Amino acid sequence: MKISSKTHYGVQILSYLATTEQLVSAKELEKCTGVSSKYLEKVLKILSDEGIVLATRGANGGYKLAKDSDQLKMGIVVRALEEDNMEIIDCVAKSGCCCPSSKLWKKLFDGINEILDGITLKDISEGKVL
Amino acid sequence: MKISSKTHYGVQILSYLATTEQLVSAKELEKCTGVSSKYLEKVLKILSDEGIVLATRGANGGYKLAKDSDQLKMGIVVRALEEDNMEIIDCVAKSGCCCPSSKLWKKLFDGINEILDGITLKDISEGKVL
DNA sequence: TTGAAATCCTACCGAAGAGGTAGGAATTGG
DNA sequence: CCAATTCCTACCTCTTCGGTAGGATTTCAA
Repeated sequence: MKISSKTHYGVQILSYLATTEQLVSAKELEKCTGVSSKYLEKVLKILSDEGIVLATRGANGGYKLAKDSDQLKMGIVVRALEEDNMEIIDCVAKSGCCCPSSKLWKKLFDGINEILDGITLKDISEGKVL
Repeated sequence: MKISSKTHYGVQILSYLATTEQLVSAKELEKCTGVSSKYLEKVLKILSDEGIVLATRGANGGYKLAKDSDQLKMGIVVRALEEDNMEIIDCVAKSGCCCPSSKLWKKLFDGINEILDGITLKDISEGKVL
């Protein structure tokens, strides 16, 4: 029941990108987060594959948000970065198990997504989350 | 962002215990869950330490709920079984970090607990979770 | 056309945790 | 005393997390 540091870094990166229209390189993101650019590249690759950021290769390349920050729900971000780890519990997702507790996990899963989808990146970058 | 199988087993055990007033041994719980009694003992020890179940040692011993099932909030159960893993993200809990995303995790954490505390074991054992 | 800056790709590694097993000590009822 | 039971401690294997390393590829600019 933990968020991975990958996801945490991802959100930090995105809230930085939300402050500018320009391309930002992994090296620059290393400066502002303190995390090695090599590792951030991995995180950014996920975000890029999911269409959350746009990556431009070559000299003067870098990353930028694919959409305006107020169009980006945090559920999209977290589900992307947590990859297949958002199903809460395997039995429900994989084998359609219907043990008494499965409804509990289903409800929890839905609730988590509802919370995350109710918050945009803009809310976070502007500190508007209560 | 997963629930551990320990927690899953714990909930299954509890919903079984909710169906009877009698002491139930780990061996019997093994029969109904298919999980080794040795492992279930570990899970039950946690539940016992947290005051969620009462354990009776010796011959004819076993486990029973410490309270009526409608008095047991699932938040209590999940937080006990996930142990220190419910903080979602360490930096917020340990170092009081206040990066832009910390409010997001705080809100998520609170939301999860609110959902879980809104459901009782009775709801689960009687299939009343929607 | 060459070099520098950047992303992308693949592989690897150490530490920690998950999930579980094993053996036996302590307790209790019959 | 014996059997059933919980409790305690130690161990083991496998996976995942978090991160590093090295280089291939792409692109801009001089």
